[in-house]
Amino acid sequence: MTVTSDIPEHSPQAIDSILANSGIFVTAQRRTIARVLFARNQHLTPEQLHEMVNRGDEKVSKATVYNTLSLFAEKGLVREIHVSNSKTFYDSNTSRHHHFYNVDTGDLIDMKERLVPLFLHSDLPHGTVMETADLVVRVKNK
Amino acid sequence: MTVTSDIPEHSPQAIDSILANSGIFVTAQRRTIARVLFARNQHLTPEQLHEMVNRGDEKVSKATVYNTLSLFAEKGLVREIHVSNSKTFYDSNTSRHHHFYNVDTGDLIDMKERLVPLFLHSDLPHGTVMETADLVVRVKNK
DNA sequence: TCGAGGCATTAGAATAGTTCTAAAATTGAT
DNA sequence: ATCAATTTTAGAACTATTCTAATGCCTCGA
Repeated sequence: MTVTSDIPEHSPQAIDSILANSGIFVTAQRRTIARVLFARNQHLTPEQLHEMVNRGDEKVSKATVYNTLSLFAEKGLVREIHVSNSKTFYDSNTSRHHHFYNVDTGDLIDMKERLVPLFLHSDLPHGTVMETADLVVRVKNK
Repeated sequence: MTVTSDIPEHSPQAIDSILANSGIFVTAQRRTIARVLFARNQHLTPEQLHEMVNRGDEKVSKATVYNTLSLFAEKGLVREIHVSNSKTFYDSNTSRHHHFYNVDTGDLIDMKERLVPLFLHSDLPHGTVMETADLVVRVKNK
């Protein structure tokens, strides 16, 4: 049994490598955001991340949090998940997996790999390539 | 081969039955909205539907379009689809199917039934029941 | 036919998440 | 140090959606 929610924090050097390896220019704010974001596998809204980042000494503006999340998503470091029209989540775990979204609690829960559909690339609309495939199963309390 | 995108318009009586059968109180505005919405299988934003509805003689306010779409969704007559944080689509086809979303064009395209995953209900998070399962595959032009 | 009660509808205000703007700060290269 | 380019920032702007509270419209019973 693997405990994926308790990964040790990355060293400052490791964080810089993660960014540099994705072709991202390292800045103080991006490092701070990455440190919080990649500390564990988690689903965060920009709002939540902004709050977490600014708990410490380094302060980062909301605009930078949005800019940085977009940049990270574009570079494949995080995954954007749209569960409702009023919330965007960013998932620090980019491995192939999907989610349960509890409409009662607002929780986003990882779905076990084996439930993920085998997806047939050959059936994509003509002239297109796949960008992302997201299965969101909305659940409610019994 | 079934041409699902060219279903004949429903008669006024048929529209009323659809609403009544779902326990929806029939009003002039709801009838107008339903007539446009159920004329064919389509994916519409509230904005688009509002525009289409008000092309004719009967005028319906934007608030009523939103209220009515929520009501229809709650009663299972349409399906809400969230592809991005800035667009909610309503799908007049509630049969089991999923979608391709083209991020370049903004188009939402039906996915063939056989690509839909077999979903295991027994693996839902403890204490929850499934509400909806939506697979959205985002594609972009080659 | 009248009036009362209960929804439905409406225009416009309010809200909330996100993006934009333009100025200041920071960066690496010279 | 200076420069040009990029990043960061606070706050304004934007946009889809929801809320508000006033008005309208049914239905039912008298």
